[in-house]
Amino acid sequence: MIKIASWNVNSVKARLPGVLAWVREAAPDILLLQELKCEENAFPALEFEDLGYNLAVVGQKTYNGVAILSKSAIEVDHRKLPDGAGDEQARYVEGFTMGVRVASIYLPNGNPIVDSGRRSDKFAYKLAWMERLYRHARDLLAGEDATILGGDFNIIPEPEDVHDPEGWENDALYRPESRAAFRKTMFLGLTDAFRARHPTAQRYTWWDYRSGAWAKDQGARIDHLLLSPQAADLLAACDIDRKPRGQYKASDHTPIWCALREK
DNA sequence: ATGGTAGCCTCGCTA
Repeated sequence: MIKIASWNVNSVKARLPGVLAWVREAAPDILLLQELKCEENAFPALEFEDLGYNLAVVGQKTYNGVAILSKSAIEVDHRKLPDGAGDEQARYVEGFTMGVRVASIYLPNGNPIVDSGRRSDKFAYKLAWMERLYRHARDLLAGEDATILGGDFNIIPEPEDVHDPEGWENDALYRPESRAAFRKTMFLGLTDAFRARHPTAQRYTWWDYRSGAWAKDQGARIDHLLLSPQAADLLAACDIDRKPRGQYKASDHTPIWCALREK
């Protein structure tokens, strides 16, 4: 069995003790991290190498930043999403490890959706990024690798994936344009691992720091593990681990993981 | 229509 986890840590430096403790206990074979909020040379590499991981880090000062950690060597194929002329944001890394292809994705948030009465640059950037992801996913799925696209997609796929759908109508995470772009990529043949294993569960991966959202369980399911058909055939389990969200100095996201049978 | 909290880094931006 291969265990693959994804976690938006919202600053790897601020979160380091809690992340290391979770990694020791959960022991994923592959861990996808997002929102590192540091450059590559500031990533706490030794601490993760001591736990037996190989690293592929794409960093940036202050914002964004993604990584793949794996118990086996990683062949890195992409350090950014293709076709992004001038896009310097650290939101994508992809490689091949342990017999599977994996990408760690931090999809743009896109809020606010309106600026000066028209579609904001941020929302336009999100939708353009999603179109690039669609095209790249199409290329990946034309191959035959078991592939896992994991990360913080900043997309609430369906009404049951958020505590208050009406309140999110004008949010970039739930806008029809965003959900349509996500569906278009899913319809290439990807499987939402959590939904496949829990068809009707109302469970979240993110709770806002504001307004006591965690205490009231007012969250959204925006972190996803999307599987190619070859990976979906191997899916044995998938769950969201709520425990880290309740701990001291928590990220506003909590980890999601899945287990794939060995081929 | 706004504000609520957190991280980083400079007192604003992103989320």
